[in-house]
Amino acid sequence: METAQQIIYFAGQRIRMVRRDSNINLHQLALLTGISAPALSLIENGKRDPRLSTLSKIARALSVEISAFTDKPAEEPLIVPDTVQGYAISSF
Amino acid sequence: METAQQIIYFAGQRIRMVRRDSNINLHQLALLTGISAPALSLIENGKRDPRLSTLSKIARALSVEISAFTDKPAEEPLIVPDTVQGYAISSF
DNA sequence: CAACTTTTTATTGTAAAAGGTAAAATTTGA
DNA sequence: TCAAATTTTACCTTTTACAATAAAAAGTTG
Repeated sequence: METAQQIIYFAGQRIRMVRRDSNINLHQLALLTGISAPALSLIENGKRDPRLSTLSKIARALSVEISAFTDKPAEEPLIVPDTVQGYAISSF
Repeated sequence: METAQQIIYFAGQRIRMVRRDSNINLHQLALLTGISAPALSLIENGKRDPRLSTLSKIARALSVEISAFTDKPAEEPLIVPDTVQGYAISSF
């Protein structure tokens, strides 16, 4: 099962990932969102339980949906193809 | 663009929809989530800005992902079928 | 190592979330 | 229309998010 604490921690990690992918630092994200850099740091480290409005500001600044922070990535594919680019996987 | 207030209001509507689909009332959801019925009422009416942990408790109680409350439903189908059940739409 | 940038931690003050309770308003059914 | 169930409002208390600022700690680069 999935505790609220785990959700908060996971969301923080995802926010940091997306921010780093965008190559911006906390200070810049602070300017974009109106949320202070210290507050963002706490959120990314899972030490703060952000409000929906806060998540929404961060998501908008990073051009992603809020679900990018809350949803688990897709499961492993159920069906593993046994060839890749025409080569049998067993040949690797 | 999408203000934080609109996100909050939208999420409240979606929570209410999902709850009603589950045929449970605020009192029962309160018992399931540990969040008081008055607080849930405010959230559903878009008058409160819930924390991530709060959304997470509600989502778990209703057996849905948090994104069920935050993501817009899928766009209208781009291709409108011109027949329905074998009848031309223009005949309605 | 030493300068610089980025992130984290800490403190203080304000605003708001959330609980509890109770009462009012609304909706639903008999 | 009356009664019961459901939802909303209001008030009070406690907890916590967030801002601002400053300082400390990490991490980077010359």
